[in-house]
Amino acid sequence: MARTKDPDPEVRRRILDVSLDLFATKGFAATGVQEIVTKAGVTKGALYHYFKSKDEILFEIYGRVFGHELESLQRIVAEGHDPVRTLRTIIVDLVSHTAAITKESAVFARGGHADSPHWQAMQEQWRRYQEGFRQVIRDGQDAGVFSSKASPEVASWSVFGFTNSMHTWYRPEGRKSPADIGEELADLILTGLQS
Amino acid sequence: MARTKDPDPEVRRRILDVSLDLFATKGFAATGVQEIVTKAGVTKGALYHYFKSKDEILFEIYGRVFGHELESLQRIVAEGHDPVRTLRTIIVDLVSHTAAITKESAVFARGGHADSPHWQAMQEQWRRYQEGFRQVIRDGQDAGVFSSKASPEVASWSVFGFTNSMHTWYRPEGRKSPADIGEELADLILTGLQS
DNA sequence: ATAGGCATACCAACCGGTCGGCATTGACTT
DNA sequence: AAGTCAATGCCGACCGGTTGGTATGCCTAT
Repeated sequence: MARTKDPDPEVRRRILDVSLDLFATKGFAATGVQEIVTKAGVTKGALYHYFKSKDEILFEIYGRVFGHELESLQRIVAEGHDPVRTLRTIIVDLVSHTAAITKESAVFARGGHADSPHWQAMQEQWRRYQEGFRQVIRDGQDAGVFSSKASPEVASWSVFGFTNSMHTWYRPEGRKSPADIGEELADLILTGLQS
Repeated sequence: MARTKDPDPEVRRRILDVSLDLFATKGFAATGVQEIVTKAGVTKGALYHYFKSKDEILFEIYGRVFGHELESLQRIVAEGHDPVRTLRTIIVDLVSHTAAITKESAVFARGGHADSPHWQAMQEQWRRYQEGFRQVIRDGQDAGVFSSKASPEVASWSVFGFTNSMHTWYRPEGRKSPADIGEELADLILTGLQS
């Protein structure tokens, strides 16, 4: 192993940062490779040295979105609190996490690559998160603490829809912290679920 | 004025239908003009006879999204019922309308063309809809029928986030009708707003 | 010497869009 | 009724520019 230059200095990082910005604002397909390298101050040779394709950059961005969120949900559930407290914690956690990765969330929201295996794996993980979330609601209904009138599906989609749209309106410099916003949403939904 | 052939037979319609499908599934930028005309069974000449650009097709699709929804909201408000009934009617109406234009909604959700005047006009209309919606909540809070704890912003984004995500999960062949889903969402949100 | 980081030059394919032309048509003339 | 003409719907070859991706080799640190 002969080390020649910094193997992973910050070039790779800059390419990822710039790509994230462009994908989030213009969309993946509308962003050219030339545009990425120009803005990142590198050349195409560098980009294709670190990534084997433009798609691979996208997939690495995808990876950050639901990377740790599923295990975070499972950890909260494993703590074994009552459904109200469990669901509240999950919602605050989800809102906070989404606020921290607004750009990635925007890229994910635009979708695309419906046939690629990476995208499908992503969707599968997302689907499992939804399922875990809805199970908490069902547990609460079975325990009699949530009304059976509201369906877990509608309740969950109002939460996921909320977080999926955050990238269009949430600004870090705003008055409310992500945790505040999460608490407010939890108040609204939990009050709605307990009739 | 010499009339020669059907001025607007169905060719134009087919181009729009196919474009809507492709834009909704692959995205605007990722869809080629060639792809549209091939799938529509027409030629590029025909397409550029009816539309002056690929963008114009997109803008015509945009036009359907919030075309009548703003005046629908204003009409409901003008009926002057109590805030609870007003908000419920608005939510059911919004959910039903969104269910009827799932594809258009998907195209709109992907966004793009952030600088084009058409897109900005669209956003402006959408912004005014949001404002009208939130005003109903504020009126309810002033009247004391809604709790002042929940912010109109969070409440509205859970509804708009819900509708904006409908295109990812709503299927017309499903068990619940759009009106049913709308009522369920209205139950959840209205219960949450009244503490 | 050697091996890897990266620049440069380059490619075929495809992009959105154009343009000259042709076939079809109804209105008008005869 | 037949012929002429202009307008139109539409075709498809073609355009310059851009696309994602590659081949080659310089340069530098070991």
